[in-house]
Amino acid sequence: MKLDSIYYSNRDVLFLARDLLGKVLVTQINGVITSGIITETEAYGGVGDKASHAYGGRRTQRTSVMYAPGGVSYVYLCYGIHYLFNVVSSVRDEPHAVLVRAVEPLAGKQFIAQRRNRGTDNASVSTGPGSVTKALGIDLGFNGKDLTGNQVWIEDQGFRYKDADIAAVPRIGVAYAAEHALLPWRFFVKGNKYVSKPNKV
DNA sequence: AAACGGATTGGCT
DNA sequence: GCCAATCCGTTTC
Repeated sequence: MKLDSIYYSNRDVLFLARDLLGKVLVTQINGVITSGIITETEAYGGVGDKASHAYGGRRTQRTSVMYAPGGVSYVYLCYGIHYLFNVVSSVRDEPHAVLVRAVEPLAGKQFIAQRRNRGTDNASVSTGPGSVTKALGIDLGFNGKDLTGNQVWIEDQGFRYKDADIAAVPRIGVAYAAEHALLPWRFFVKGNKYVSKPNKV
């Protein structure tokens, strides 16, 4: 079933980043539905997190959607090349976000393979935040979308992982965040091949 | 007004 | 393993 706005209003972004593992991210584009099981996430903790775009309360046109009540998407262009997809959570003016870094292809595999020009059994098809968006057809047009709508949403289909099967390690590519770069706010499913490197504990 | 650098990826060495 | 690709928010002149 589709997750509702109550789920996204949770103010504990670390809980959500971890809980989203095993949930299913779905897009619908021109009637084509593709989805993937979330296998890797990172939590971005708002104004107090040096790695967050909203650090110190920064609010620009790009980041404004992060300040909305939880349950919308935050998509932005990274390195001028890749779109990265985030789930905005918590309450209005508390800009928490969870970056989806990897998924395991589930529905519409032939479309995912087509978009990525490789088979869905090749882990690189949807591993890494830029690959996730390409695989699911997410671009800037998906920024600020209501996650309870019919373009992009997240479902609970009953996939569950034990605590022992989930790793919590430092985030990727945030060395500039100084002491916050070491926080173990990256979560992934141990042993799942659809996890970006480094994928060992 | 101009320069700098990033929540990355893929191709070449 | 190294490096180019390529756009825009932020910093600095």
